[in-house]
Amino acid sequence: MTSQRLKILQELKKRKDHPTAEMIYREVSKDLPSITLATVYRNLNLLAELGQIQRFEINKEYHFDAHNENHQHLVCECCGFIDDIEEKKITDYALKNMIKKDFQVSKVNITYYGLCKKCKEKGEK
Amino acid sequence: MTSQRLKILQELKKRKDHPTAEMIYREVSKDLPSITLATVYRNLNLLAELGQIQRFEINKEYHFDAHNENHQHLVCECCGFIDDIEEKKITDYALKNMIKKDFQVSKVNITYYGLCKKCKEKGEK
DNA sequence: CTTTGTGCAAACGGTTTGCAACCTA
DNA sequence: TAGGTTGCAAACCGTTTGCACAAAG
Repeated sequence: MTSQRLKILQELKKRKDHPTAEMIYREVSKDLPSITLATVYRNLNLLAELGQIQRFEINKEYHFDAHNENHQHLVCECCGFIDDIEEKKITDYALKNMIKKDFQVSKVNITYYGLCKKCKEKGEK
Repeated sequence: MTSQRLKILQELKKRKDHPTAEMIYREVSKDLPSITLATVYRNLNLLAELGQIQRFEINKEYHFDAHNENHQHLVCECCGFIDDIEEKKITDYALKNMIKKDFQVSKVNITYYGLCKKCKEKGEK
């Protein structure tokens, strides 16, 4: 566990948005000026493989999330904001429905695309 | 409607896998040798915007699907095979649970990652 | 004729990789 | 000191774009 890896993990844990590697990099650089984007990627990918964080892709970019509970995402197609929703029931329901299929599920990804409250109000004016 | 666009759409409709632009390009090239990957992308993206086909991303690649019914995907993490599942109930359930939220849903993406039958059997031997 | 689409080639952008130097256990 | 990790720069690869020409309506 190097200082870089620790810092990256701490940074991710303290955020509730769903940063990309680039976003993490910008923040971490403030404390570790010599760190590289490549290092950030390597560590985030490693942590994701170890199951310590989540990685998911939206619009051809990887986003990361230290929040490991079973949850889903709302993605605003207007402003790009990504929100969490804690509807365990949805995932449970989805998983339950898979039991009969001949497919061994290891992960379910549920993403809702649409308009967040702000953008909806803005658009309706 | 050019011959290129028509051919691309026909090719996509006749397949039940979930090809990438590259895969479509390889097939369509056989009939239209001078067609370009760029043209394939432009048309697939256009058709997706018009809602005539679906576009979704898996492992940093866009996949396309002429199958427009409400359905979900199974992605085998071992061989990459993508299968359809027709569990409308899952999407309906997921959507119903969003009504109370302050988010206007336009699209739900549900993807299951795991092991397909073949890979599961192979791995168990 | 005007608009829209095409082929070509080059650019783009996020991500990964090879390598030598550097930590760190 | 041995093995994993870093910084750097270059490569990668799927996708997009600018442009001049061609086709469509």
